[in-house]
Amino acid sequence: MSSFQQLFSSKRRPQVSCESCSLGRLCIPQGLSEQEVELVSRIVTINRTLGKGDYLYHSGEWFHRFLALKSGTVKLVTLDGAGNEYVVDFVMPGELLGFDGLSGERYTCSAIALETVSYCELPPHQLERLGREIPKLSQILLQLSGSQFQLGIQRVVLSRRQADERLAAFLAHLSERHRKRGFSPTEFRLSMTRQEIGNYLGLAPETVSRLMSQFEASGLIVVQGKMVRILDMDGLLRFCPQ
Amino acid sequence: MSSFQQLFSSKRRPQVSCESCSLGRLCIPQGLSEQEVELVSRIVTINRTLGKGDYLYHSGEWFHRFLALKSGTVKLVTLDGAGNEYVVDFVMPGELLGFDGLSGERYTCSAIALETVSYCELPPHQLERLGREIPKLSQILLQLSGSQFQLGIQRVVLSRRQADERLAAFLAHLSERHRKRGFSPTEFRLSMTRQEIGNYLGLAPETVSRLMSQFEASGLIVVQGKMVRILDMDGLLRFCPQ
DNA sequence: CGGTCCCTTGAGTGCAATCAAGTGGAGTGG
DNA sequence: CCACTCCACTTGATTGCACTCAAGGGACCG
Repeated sequence: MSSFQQLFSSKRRPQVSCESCSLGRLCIPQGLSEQEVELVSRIVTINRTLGKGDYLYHSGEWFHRFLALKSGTVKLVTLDGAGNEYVVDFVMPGELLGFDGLSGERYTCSAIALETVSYCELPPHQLERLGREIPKLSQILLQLSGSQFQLGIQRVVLSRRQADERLAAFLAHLSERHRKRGFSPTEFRLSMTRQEIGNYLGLAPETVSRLMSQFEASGLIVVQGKMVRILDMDGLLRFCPQ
Repeated sequence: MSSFQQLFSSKRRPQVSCESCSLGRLCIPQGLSEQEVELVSRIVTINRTLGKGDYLYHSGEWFHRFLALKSGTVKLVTLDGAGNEYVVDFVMPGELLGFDGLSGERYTCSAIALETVSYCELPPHQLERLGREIPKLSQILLQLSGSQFQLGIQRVVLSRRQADERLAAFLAHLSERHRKRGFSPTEFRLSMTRQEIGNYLGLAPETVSRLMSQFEASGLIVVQGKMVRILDMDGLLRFCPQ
């Protein structure tokens, strides 16, 4: 079914461009002039669609494109020699995928759709070429890459904290990202399983579940399956130092 | 004493350039032509020196330069609201510092010398300007930034593993980095304390100490204070999956 | 020679993992 | 439409790894 979707969208290739994309202020166009965005628009392949569980790219595959997520959520995972999966990041609309291919010639992670996703493709070589004409573009790309490093630092700090602080910070971070995208920061759906949250936070899924119940008992949140409502954001933030 | 060193080196500004630097193949010059390296050389301030415990830059300071480490070791640390220190990375000669300033306008980490260090300075604005003339330079910078992301992924994987595996991987990684720099991969000095190793690995210093003794008892390594000799590299690597 | 800091080793504790059982909800097929 | 199945989630009981607390030893520096 999803391969059908892919085929369908490849053929259709609707002519919507970056100028009209509502995610521009989060994505590459941030800080580019209208004219420059138009140039970027030309090298972008737009509106591909994939279903839940589909791979946007595989670890080990040649790094041949950045992806700009338009809708849906993606998990970025890497594997060790024993086949264990490690969730490296969750990616939301307006964010770029592919930084794990930047240092070598191949991706080191796999990007997997957690629900139906749509995205644009940006060939790195063309981005690079365009970067010579638009210096600001190179700068933005470097800055976005720097943000990834920054996220890594945040994770280092988080990984040293107690289980409840990690989960509270995770929920607060999700809330903030929903807010930035114009969605409710207090009520949203978790697109990932408890297992995946636990993997991401370095916790057992049972621990995640227990903490959710604990937060609910404390009156901080209400949980109903994948839906979460935050009742007491301040209380949640009190768990997160910094 | 160290401020004296700094003053001294600032005045002297010896005219050694990137072309003659032995660390070129690890540092920025990798993949640049002789002519291009010459251009980079011109914007580099070379051979500053600092003593143990001195700051190369402070968290919160304006991001006004990349640093290329020439000798010595540096720890990159960040602080949380409670003043807890988190060791984000250890930096060795030939590696760049300053990626933590890339995403914003200020450094988010402090860079602290673990022993006497010497380094070069590269102003980001001039690097950026030069990047327009030398596209390869922008590419290298982006690639180096990507390597930082890659290191972050490695850490994610490592942080989920047992204490002994973390320490074994740490020692193996250090060994490899010494080898790449032409030093003995089997015998080297730890420039950081057990406390700092523990902080970096997410372990208590006592645990690091205990594991060192354990590795020694197993015949994997010999430890004498800060000196480490690796007797059985394969045995050490057997701890590290992947 | 004294002081300080770092390291080592021991004893006890606690937090989160593991093991195990049971519940609930979404999707499927009869 | 309902029963069935599967998978995710929840909750409980137990275990174990690494932390904390504590004390002693050793190296370096003034």
